[in-house]
Amino acid sequence: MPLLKTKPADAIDQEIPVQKRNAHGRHAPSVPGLQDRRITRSKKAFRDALIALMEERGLNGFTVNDLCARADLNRGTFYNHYQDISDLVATFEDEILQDLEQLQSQMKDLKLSDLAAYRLKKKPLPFLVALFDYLQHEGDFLHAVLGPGGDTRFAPRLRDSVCTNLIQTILHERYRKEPTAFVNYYVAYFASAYLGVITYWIETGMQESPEEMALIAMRLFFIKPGESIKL
Amino acid sequence: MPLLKTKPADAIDQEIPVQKRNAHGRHAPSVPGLQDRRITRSKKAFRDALIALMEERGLNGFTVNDLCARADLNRGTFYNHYQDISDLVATFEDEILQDLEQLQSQMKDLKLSDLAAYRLKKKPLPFLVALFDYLQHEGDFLHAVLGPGGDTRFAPRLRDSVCTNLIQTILHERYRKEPTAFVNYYVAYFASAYLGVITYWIETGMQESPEEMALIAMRLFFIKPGESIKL
DNA sequence: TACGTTATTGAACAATTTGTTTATTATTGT
DNA sequence: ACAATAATAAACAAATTGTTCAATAACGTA
Repeated sequence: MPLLKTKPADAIDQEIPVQKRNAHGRHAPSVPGLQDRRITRSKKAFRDALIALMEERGLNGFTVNDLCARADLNRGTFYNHYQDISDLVATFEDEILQDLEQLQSQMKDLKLSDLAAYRLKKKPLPFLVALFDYLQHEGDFLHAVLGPGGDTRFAPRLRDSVCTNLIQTILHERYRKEPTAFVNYYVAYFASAYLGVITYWIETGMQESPEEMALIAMRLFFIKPGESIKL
Repeated sequence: MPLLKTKPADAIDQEIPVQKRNAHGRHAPSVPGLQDRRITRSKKAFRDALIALMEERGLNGFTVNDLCARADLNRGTFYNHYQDISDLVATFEDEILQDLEQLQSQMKDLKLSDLAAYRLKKKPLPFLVALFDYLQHEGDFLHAVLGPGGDTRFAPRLRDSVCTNLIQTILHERYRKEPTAFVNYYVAYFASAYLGVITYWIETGMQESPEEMALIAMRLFFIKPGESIKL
């Protein structure tokens, strides 16, 4: 709900906040990518405060005031970097999805036969280990944003980014050729299944190692509920 | 964010708003369960306004003011029935979960063999038809609350209520006896899978009939992604 | 170390929102 | 027609929002 909306968006300032029109060409950071320490500190403080408050009260159980009090920063500082709380959350969400997209480019040539081979050797697929490793690295934020009081919009995005792509690359040939309504449910079914595994792992505090999770994910791939499971 | 919190909760008034301490014992509804028409009308108006605004701007993209303006009702009327918007949403969520719990009591004695038998006859399982029938009946609210801008808390509750119970009743015997960590992921996997099917159906506007959805759900039950699928 | 740059600060501000209260009006069930 | 009560309009203090400003502090560089 904007009320005194004079400065509309100015999203460019967030991308290149340093070295914009410096008068003499001197006294400014030589490397544009390097951020001022204060900015880094502030953003980290807001991130930590966001996660803590999301866990405690849920995404809409606190105000910008609360966030700044928790981060021990002035409210003006918050509005220097973010439009509102949604913008703050979106920043981290987008960051994660970008990283995952980059991670997925490493497994474009994955085949079902490869998966079966690794499964027989009882070795975890390297891509899956890397995936769970990254998720673990972002565990604190993911736990907050995927849990209750998190952001509804994120889970579907994560599902589409990771799981749907993963399913569709391994999808059987006769499926890609026959796009019936059932195929869509087939994809939704398994994509949601793997998102559920990821979510359950994060919810329960990531007890298993990324290697163990990779093995669990692979094992589930060769199971159907309508038959007994071999231990 | 309560600010002038003199009346703490008083949730009892919501349950029995009629016939509380009537002076003469007359001039009050004889059947306590029957609600005043005005109350019914108001609640329906708030419900419709809620769904519309959730679809348009998301659960936190509007205020109580907006809601009352959309419902064409006074703000005091809203606070007569609900604490806040979260309370309004929770009312409908709880109602649905209660109905589903009741529906599930009708299938306590479902066996895997029954499912296989119906599958062979290519007939939809009556319980599944009833389930999708009910979901379709509540389609407008479910579409809003499960979609983006909905309530994060609801999907896990729906999953636990419907899917997890469903999976655990059909779960193979050797599983209930051996509660390893993998079994939890097994349950999370298939429960999330079926929630995904339900969500996808609702998201895409419930094109298929409840009978068709029951057949799709049964077909998916006998499929594993690691093998080709028989058409 | 000293310099110019810039992020942060504290304070103020109007516009909204929130939750509640009051007296008045309009509907309701009998 | 009558009594109960839901809905209404208006008002209210407390709180939130988004912005602006001058003053201060921390920063990167030379």
